[in-house]
Amino acid sequence: MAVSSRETQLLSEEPNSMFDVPKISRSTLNEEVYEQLKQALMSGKITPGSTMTIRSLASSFGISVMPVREALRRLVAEHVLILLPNRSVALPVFTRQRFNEITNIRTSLEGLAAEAGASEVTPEMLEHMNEMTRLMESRGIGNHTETLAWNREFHFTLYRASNMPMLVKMIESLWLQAGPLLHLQQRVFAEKKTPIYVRHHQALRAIKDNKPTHVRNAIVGDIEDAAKIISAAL
Amino acid sequence: MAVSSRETQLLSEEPNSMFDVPKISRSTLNEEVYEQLKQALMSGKITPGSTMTIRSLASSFGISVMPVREALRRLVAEHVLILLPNRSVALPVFTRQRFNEITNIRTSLEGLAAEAGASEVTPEMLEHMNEMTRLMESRGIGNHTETLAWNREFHFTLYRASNMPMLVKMIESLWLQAGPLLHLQQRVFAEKKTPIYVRHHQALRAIKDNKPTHVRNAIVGDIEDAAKIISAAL
DNA sequence: TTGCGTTTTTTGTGATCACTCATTACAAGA
DNA sequence: TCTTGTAATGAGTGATCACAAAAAACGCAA
Repeated sequence: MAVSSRETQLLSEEPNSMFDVPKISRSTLNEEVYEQLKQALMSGKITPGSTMTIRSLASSFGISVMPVREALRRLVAEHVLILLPNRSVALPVFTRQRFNEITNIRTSLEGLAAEAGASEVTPEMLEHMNEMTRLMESRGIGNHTETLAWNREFHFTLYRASNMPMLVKMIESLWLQAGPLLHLQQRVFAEKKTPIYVRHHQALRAIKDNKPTHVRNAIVGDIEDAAKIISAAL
Repeated sequence: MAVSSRETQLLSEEPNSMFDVPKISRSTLNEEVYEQLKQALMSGKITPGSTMTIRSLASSFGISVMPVREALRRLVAEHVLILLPNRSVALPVFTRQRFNEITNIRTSLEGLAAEAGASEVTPEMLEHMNEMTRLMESRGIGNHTETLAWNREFHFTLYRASNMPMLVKMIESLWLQAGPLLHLQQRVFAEKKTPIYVRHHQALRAIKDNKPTHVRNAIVGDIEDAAKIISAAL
């Protein structure tokens, strides 16, 4: 029985020191697989249109098919992967129509989140968002992955302030779907001269001035600016 | 081996109610379970806050745990059920905050879908929407379930016209989450005098006049009217 | 070489078993 | 009586097996 491949894999033993350990959260294998696949998708490692089989993924992870199954089904439920009539899953290709639809939805939802979050941003959050923008500007060339992470943190700090957890989850799902393209965007960005994040500064200013509508417009503008770049390169 | 309990269970040949649902696809067991659970949730058969175990559901369905597992995980991924820290699933209770959040998101997304769909509605679709409204008005009292189905058909005919399939799916997910409350709404409706669907007629008129913005306003108004009723009864 | 029918392999789905963790019940000691 | 350690039960997770359908490989004839 090749049963106990569990202990050798993925189960990072936390030392768990007696007091004030706020988080324990033992993660399951399917969550690990889910995260790994998400990571692979976000970084553009998987080419759109390619299918993937449960067994091959399982063997490459060194585990059985069960956790992979659940992770794939979850990604399908989140519309990141699609279920072919063969019942096998694939990363959908990005048509311009699909991209436009996602962008449309994003402006609606992220506009809502931005406007709702604007008036709830604490000074600490504002400073955090400032810091993210500064980092992005200082590292304008290269290091796409880090820049993407900072950009993400900028946006979601604002969104989370809205106290609308379901909305934030939905937006996360949309970002995940658009993942490979965000990478593309960053590449295009890098080819240009040092990018100045005008929309970010607009948003920050509008938050300070307590003008939620302006914050919404800045964020929507940010999304649409990026969409224009991507759409041109599609 | 009680293996072939498959044919005896769950494969209830559905007479395929009411509208041409082109369900040709042979469904798997987990899809069946998923649909059954969805149905149970929509009709308010499951009280919010109650937890459910995989094994008990499996035995009551007369099948093994696997399909139930996948169905539950899917519903969790769609935010219809929530995953407790115990890793058991539960139907979340509806706080007023959660309800307001969903309503907020609904107005954004359904407003977008309505406005986008307005200019794409064919005469046949318009007549179909008219028919649905007529049916709802003719059967003002009683038969909540049918009325809900007609209302759903009215809305989604418009939304589907937008040619934004992902958006439609997201809205469907939101309706599913709000399912039990929609039932509540219908009950409140029935207690009142014969409801006149003002917003529906506004929308129909605006479609005929080719004024997408007005269509959006009518739909958003419809959602908010209903939300007011539900919120009062919450 | 090409086209088609057959065989073999692959792959998803579902069942069953084993394992671990969580909760509960219970009993022993303070 | 209250607390606490231990056993028992319950429940989710993952591995393995079995089966059917789809896909691929193969062989043979035109």
